Amino acid sequence: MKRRPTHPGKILKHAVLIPLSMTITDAAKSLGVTRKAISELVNERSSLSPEMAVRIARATDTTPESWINMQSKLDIWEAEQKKLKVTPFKKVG
Amino acid sequence: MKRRPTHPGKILKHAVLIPLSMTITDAAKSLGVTRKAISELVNERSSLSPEMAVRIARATDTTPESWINMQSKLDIWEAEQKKLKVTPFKKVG
DNA sequence: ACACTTGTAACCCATAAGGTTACATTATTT
DNA sequence: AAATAATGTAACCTTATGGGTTACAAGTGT
Repeated sequence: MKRRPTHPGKILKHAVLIPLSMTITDAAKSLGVTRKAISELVNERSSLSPEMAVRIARATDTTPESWINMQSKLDIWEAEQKKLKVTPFKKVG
Repeated sequence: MKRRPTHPGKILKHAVLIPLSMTITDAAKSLGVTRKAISELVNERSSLSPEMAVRIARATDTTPESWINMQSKLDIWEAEQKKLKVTPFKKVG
């Protein structure tokens, strides 16, 4: 992975909310969470949790997997930026 | 999803550590984390974090995605067990 | 007997999601 | 212009969770 994967909140905004002409407030009510939770998600200030993925999937015609995968790519990308000291596993015995 | 997905720690144990005859202690050293972290992971008492996925991938011939996906399936399964009040998104306007 | 391995408890720290309340700002609508 | 709606965000709280350190009891093998 070269460049930072797109944040799922950005997709939620551009591929779902805007096409449906839904406001952050509308979405929050539909999803059963606070406006703050959706505002932060859409503005990429929080990660997309597994529970939120299930909520969005149930409110739309999508799967929780598709949403979580976007977040996972981001999480992995972030983890790969760190310099971790790891040595390969070797058969012992 | 019907039954609980397998925990990634179980896979790590049976598909990696045991075949390589590696102890929890060995693995911890290789991965650059504490024995506690690997013990809890292998005994399914903690989730597999994105950072741990990268460590394991680097120590083995696998990808971080394959590890994270196992955890994601579990996370989603857990979230789906909760009863969340969600109403479908509707086009407004 | 001795050394290694393991699980886990008790504790600490840092991060993170989500909630409540409140305020200032920016649309949007009447 | 005035009123209403939507938004971002700060402050603050609670609950989880990963990972670290230290230490101890129990099991296994030399």
